[in-house]
Amino acid sequence: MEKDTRLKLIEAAAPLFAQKSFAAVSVRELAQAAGANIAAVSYHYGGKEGLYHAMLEYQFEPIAEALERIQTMSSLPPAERLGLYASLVAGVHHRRPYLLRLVHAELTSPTSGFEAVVKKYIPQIFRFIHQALEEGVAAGEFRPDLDIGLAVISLAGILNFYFVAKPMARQLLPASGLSDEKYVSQAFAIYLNGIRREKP
Amino acid sequence: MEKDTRLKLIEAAAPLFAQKSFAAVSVRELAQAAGANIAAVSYHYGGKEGLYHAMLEYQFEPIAEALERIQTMSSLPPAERLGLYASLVAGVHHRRPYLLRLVHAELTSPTSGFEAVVKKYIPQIFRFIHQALEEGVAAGEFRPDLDIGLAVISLAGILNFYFVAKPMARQLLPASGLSDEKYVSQAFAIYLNGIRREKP
DNA sequence: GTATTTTTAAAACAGATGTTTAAAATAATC
DNA sequence: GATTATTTTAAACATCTGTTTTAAAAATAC
Repeated sequence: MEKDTRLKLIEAAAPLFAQKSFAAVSVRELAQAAGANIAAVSYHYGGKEGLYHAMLEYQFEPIAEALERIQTMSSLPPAERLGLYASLVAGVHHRRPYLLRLVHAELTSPTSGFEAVVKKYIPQIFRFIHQALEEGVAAGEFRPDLDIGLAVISLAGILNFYFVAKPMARQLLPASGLSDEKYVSQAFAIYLNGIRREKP
Repeated sequence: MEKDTRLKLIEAAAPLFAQKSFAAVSVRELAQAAGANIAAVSYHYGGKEGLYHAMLEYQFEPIAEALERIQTMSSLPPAERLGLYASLVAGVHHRRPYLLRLVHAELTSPTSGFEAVVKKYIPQIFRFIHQALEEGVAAGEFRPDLDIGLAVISLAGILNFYFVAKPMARQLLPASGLSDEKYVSQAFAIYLNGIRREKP
């Protein structure tokens, strides 16, 4: 067997579901992109929805791994833990170029995949950032008036939005000015500088 | 006439298209939500796509207005002009609760509505922020090493992502901690603080 | 009051949808 | 090598899609 049909289906499904939407992709389209038969979707995954869920789980794989690795580093200073998250965002987007678009689609237009898959992983990330911010404030390193819950969203927003807006950004910026690493590092610097306690 | 069918269709279409997606909403569904006949969609807008475009234009109306008003204030100091954008984001989301979701959907999964409608407005907003940042750097108010193009995306991201992530945020934060104004003001403060030139 | 436009209703249209079926082909096991 | 078990295939399934057509009804304009 060259590469089993199950995997071929999952890998072909990711870009299709990410670039269109769950409803806009047809089973025939999926099968053709995977070089498989139409019936293979139902046979292996019980249907279009089952394939979609399996594909989502596959996309979250590197996140799950990274989170486990990261949890063990809870002894690092808060700012460095936030930096870990920043490089995780950049790194994951490199390994799974469609994940962020898929998650954004689930946030704006939740399907069954939101409850089934997305909801499992997002809170873990949230708690990781929340804890780092909490300790940073307690240690007097970050502004004491910070609303931590909202600040978590701000970090996720300033880092992730770029990857969603990239197609539009490519039309607005000179092509040379678009580097993922450059973006993440400047955005994180702005954020960190923004929450730091001002020197008296 | 109680409220002509054209408007009823547009207003009913916004939440449906925003919460699902263009492909996932059926014409029968649209007509029923508007209390109109199925044929009314084709009669007034030439079809589902025509209704979608008209609804998008309607959603951008307050943005177009605000941008005209704002352009006349180009004499304000850069930081205040950025603040204008921040309050525009909050205000527009209040008047058009579905706009940001619709735009995000068009960014992640562009339909014909992207070229036809969204592409007209986004660059205007981009240029407005870009210009303010440029002047701020030139005036020595913002960090001189700032990549301005990327910094525009950061501002849009830190302000807008919240409104996209709100459904998820509601499950992660104590209900009391979610105020649009509070979020926008803190997020903007973090950003502005983050790009400010450090005192020597 | 007549003429024009808008709205409604029900039906029909061709095409696409996700899923199932039963036979054929391949792989695994003994 | 024969016999299972698994996978693939093409065809058929009922259902839903957006749109159009017919017609009558209602509302508005002149």
